[in-house]
Amino acid sequence: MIKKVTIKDVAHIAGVSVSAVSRVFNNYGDISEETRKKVYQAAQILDYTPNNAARQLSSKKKRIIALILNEINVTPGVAMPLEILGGVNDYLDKTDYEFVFYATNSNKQKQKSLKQFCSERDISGLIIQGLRVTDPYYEELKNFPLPVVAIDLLLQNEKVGSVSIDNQAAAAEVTTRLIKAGAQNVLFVNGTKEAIVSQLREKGYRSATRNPKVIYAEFSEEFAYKMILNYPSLESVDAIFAASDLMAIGIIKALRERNINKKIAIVGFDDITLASYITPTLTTVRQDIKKISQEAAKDLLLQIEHGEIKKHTVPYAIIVRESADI
Amino acid sequence: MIKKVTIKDVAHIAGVSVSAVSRVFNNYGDISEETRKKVYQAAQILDYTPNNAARQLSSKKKRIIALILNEINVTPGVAMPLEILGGVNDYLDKTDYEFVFYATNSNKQKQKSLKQFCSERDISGLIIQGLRVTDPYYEELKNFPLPVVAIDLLLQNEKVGSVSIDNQAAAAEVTTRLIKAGAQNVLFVNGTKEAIVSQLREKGYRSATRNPKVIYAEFSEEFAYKMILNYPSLESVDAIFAASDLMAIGIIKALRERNINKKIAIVGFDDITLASYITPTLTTVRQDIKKISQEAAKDLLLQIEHGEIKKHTVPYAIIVRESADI
DNA sequence: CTGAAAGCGCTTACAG
DNA sequence: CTGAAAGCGCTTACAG
Repeated sequence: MIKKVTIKDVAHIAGVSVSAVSRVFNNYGDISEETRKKVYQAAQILDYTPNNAARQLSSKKKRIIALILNEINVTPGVAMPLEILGGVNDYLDKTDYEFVFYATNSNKQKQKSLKQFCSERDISGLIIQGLRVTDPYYEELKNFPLPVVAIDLLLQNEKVGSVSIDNQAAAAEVTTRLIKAGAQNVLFVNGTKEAIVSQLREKGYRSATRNPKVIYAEFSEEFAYKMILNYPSLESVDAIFAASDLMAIGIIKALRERNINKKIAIVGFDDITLASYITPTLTTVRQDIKKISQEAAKDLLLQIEHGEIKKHTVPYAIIVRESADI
Repeated sequence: MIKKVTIKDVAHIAGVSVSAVSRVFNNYGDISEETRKKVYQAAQILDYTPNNAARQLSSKKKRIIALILNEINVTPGVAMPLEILGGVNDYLDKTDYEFVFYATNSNKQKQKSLKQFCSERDISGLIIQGLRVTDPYYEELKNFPLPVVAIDLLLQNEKVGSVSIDNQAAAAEVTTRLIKAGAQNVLFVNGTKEAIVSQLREKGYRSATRNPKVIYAEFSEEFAYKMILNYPSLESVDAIFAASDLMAIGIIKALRERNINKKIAIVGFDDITLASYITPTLTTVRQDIKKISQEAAKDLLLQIEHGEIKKHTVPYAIIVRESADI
């Protein structure tokens, strides 16, 4: 058990009042150099650290940002949530906001509303990622009383900020480049209809081709693998564009097994680590997750402090590797 | 701004005292069914959630577990911290402990001691991972006043619990099996001398071979790649055992470029996702991180509640793939 | 520049 | 079974 040192102890040792100590620790201007020194010394001696809970409770201005990650462990091998965590955390470390991490899933969402979470923790704003349109929190965000920045999620609600790449443009560009490179028929293997990113990527794809063909593989390598293994008319497909690298990997596996004797170009999406390690290395759309998450944090602070709400788009890059020369 | 609903409001609406409301929310036994009902109704109507900070401040029994992850974003592509996060979080979700996540690094460690962190957040116990022997927190843990379980880190301090695989035994087994499979000379590519896991793996390796040869590659793919590319006497090496998969991958790349005309068996460590995707697929030692992190959480609660301290070992598995038939 | 005091939203002996 | 009251460790008007 740590023996609790409180502000009173410090005040006592320093020979000043409790309020003086508080002012010193909060860097108020109206404190004499002498008092400041005495307080620091006393704090030093006692190894004092102000208690967070008490601070939160008594202070008007709470400065706590929550990062909410949905379905954190569905796809082992994809480190995106970790990158977001790191990015947001790093950014917030440089500010005087507290950082709180919260992992959720559709089940937990049913038990506790976003608002409940926020009010029990005194949250002043949040960054949220991984929500599907079927999630309770998605519904709740449509009208939410706190500043929010969503990653990879565009809401009709104009009061919710967002940061992501331009998914539609990226998908359109990939499709166009595939076609230019000679692919007459590009098959689009999408994730799920429920994910906004899927919807946008599909939109981009459809805008770029005259004969769209779309199938859905739940963002799962396994699913994509099976679907392509059993895909009836592969002869009429010159290229496959997958809405995630993981699905692209499943597709590559399936094609290898089917032993198709023409070359089918494959493009993925995300540029996960695997993309540059598999054979053939994967052409894909890179998202700079680090950048996205830092921008999200930055935008949130802007929203909290100045009420500025941004729908923010971050550049993407098409990384050309062996699987498709586009 | 969320309008704050407090316990007073609930008490008022329910027509009972504040203490009655508190008792209901804390599931005390001595409450009449009637009061309970009135309180629930009022809470329902007002959409009341108890405030965490106030609870923490006033309650004797704090129940907050911190997960401290060190150097979270050094190795992109390795999702281990994420798995730990998920594992601990999942386990704690089933208990009535709060979960707090904290990312640190050697720089932050210098600014704020572990004890400071714990007392400012009212932490009652912690799980810590990724520490190196050169980290300030490593020093601090040698004599720490709170329950701690370390992952992948054995401290001389018998009051600190730990969970990991038996690194030494695993390394010994791999080495022995390589030798049995015909490798006369096994080169061990270790991580850093500062990591306890490196020390243990090296110990295991040395215990199993008569002519040990060890080099250090900082757990870096790049380093390992370069070291093997320039390794002078590769003719006398039949097998290479790397202390991490990432290094093994670097080694594979280097060997491919050097165009060695004998087959050198490669074994890695960790079984990261990449291991089963690269060519050749990698023989390696699997750690069940999910399991390790859940056991760590479980052990910590045991320690907090019953003072039981465990040095806990979890089974490992040797996964044989193409890179080494052992 | 400084201190006394009220208050933040809870919990928990205590008395009844 | 219930309520009044003290207290948790801070912050912040307020008065001087």
